[in-house]
Amino acid sequence: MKRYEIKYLLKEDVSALIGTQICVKGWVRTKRGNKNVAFLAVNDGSIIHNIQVVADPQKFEEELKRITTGACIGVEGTLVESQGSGQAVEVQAEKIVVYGEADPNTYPLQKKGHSMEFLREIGHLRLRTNTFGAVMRLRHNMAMAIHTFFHERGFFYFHTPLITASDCEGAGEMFHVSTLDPENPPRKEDGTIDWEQDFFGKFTALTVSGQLEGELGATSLGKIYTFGPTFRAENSNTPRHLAEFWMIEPEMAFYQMDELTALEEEFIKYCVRWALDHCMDDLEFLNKMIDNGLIERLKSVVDTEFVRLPYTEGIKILEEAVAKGHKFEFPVSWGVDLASEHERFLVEEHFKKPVIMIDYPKEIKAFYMKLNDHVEEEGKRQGFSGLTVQGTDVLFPQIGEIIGGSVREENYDKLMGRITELNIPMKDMWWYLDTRRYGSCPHAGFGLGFERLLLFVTGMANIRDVIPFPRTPKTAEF
RNA sequence: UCCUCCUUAGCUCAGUUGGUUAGAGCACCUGACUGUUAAUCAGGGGGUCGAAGGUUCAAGUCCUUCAGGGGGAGCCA
Repeated sequence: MKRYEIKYLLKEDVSALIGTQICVKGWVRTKRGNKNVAFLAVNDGSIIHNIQVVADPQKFEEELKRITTGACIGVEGTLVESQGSGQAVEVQAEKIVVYGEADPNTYPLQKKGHSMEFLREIGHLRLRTNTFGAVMRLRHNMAMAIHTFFHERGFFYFHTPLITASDCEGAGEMFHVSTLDPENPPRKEDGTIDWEQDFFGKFTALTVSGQLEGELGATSLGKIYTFGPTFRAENSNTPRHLAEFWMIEPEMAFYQMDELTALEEEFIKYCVRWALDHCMDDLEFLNKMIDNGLIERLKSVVDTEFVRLPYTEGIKILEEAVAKGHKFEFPVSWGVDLASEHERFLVEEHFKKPVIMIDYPKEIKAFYMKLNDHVEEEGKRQGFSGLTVQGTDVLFPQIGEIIGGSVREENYDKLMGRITELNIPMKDMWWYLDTRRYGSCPHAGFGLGFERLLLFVTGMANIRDVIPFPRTPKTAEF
């Protein structure tokens, strides 16, 4: 007998199936009823909604005894129009197979709500909840949106390595990759570990960013994007950081600043619109159970033009706010790296919409960002060079920085100047510098934390709840 | 890593200035109910109060240390 997915039965026109024999399989969310009739809410993961199975308690006495919340069952029966008001169709059971019981005395999930903290302790089972089902379906959809967005625009999906030998990516502490005996590694005469005897013949680590290799792709294929896992061994304990997370890093030859920020804005709007177009059932659930402002916020982002805000102007706005009596924990002046409270003020209180901040002081940004020619007088007054770089941060309400990007410095001498100035270890980076030595071209790119995007799109409060198996300091259970 | 809060039944939480036998809802078991919608109603079982010390006639409650977790901050995506 043909098995139908619940999504099909609830979303497609099944009028032709009414009165026919069908099969559904899935996990029982709740069982209720009386001695005359029993109702089973069955979910198979294809959609957030359950299908209602109606069973005669006399006929299925043995089966119903074994069926509790969490049990996995298969049902054959007649698809009928529901007599109840909560659903259009239901299955009148004629045969029930219990594939797997879920002992209610030990099965941790119940039909009532659980705290996110408790669910994190049962990461292997939390995926069976409505909330995590919704989040994971959205996660899949955002991945599809991202690939579709770039593919439609002629970008190539470019695979950068997860194991890297460069230690200058500059984005944080790295996880070492080694096959040496950690108890007794080979040592050189001076006592240091002899990495030449390691698997790759040199010191290697998990990547913190695919950008540098991505630039190699862009300077040959034109437009590429990466989409893969990234690893940071930072001891960050916040609702916005993971030790293992997924990042999207497009890199485009010949793109200038205005094209870069336009792509950033178009990209985010495309993803959010995709969620609204394809995932409304899940969004409605999350809007009801997790975050009452979710759908409204998503719609407003799609309809709003993001603000372009030069750093120097942003500082002026913040200084004016201080002058008017607004209290910040950290001081504001030209040259400081903005703290979360400053970014939140600009996004949530001043502009009340997403902000793309541009033209940062070179002193607070990475070595590869392109220098602007003009000098900010205010910067010189504060004792800085006054030089800015073509970096961008996209700042979002509630979650802060969602994208960091820049136009890259394509001039070999200027780039080397910055590398020397910042004392960056480039001994293994000759291949990166060759992009500027041979056929160097203007190019730009950005990086987006996939889970940060998901925080925004799902309304979830903690990044550990938008990835199936979060990796954070002291946590790698599942 | 820093600041701060929390840890009581399987889950979510009450528990007063330290004072009899630590409570409720859900879940579970038994029963009732002719179609339920996180069903409802009645009854029942279920606790080393995170761990280890300490103060006190007396500690879930006060103190110290440790562990786990949340929120904020830093680093960033």
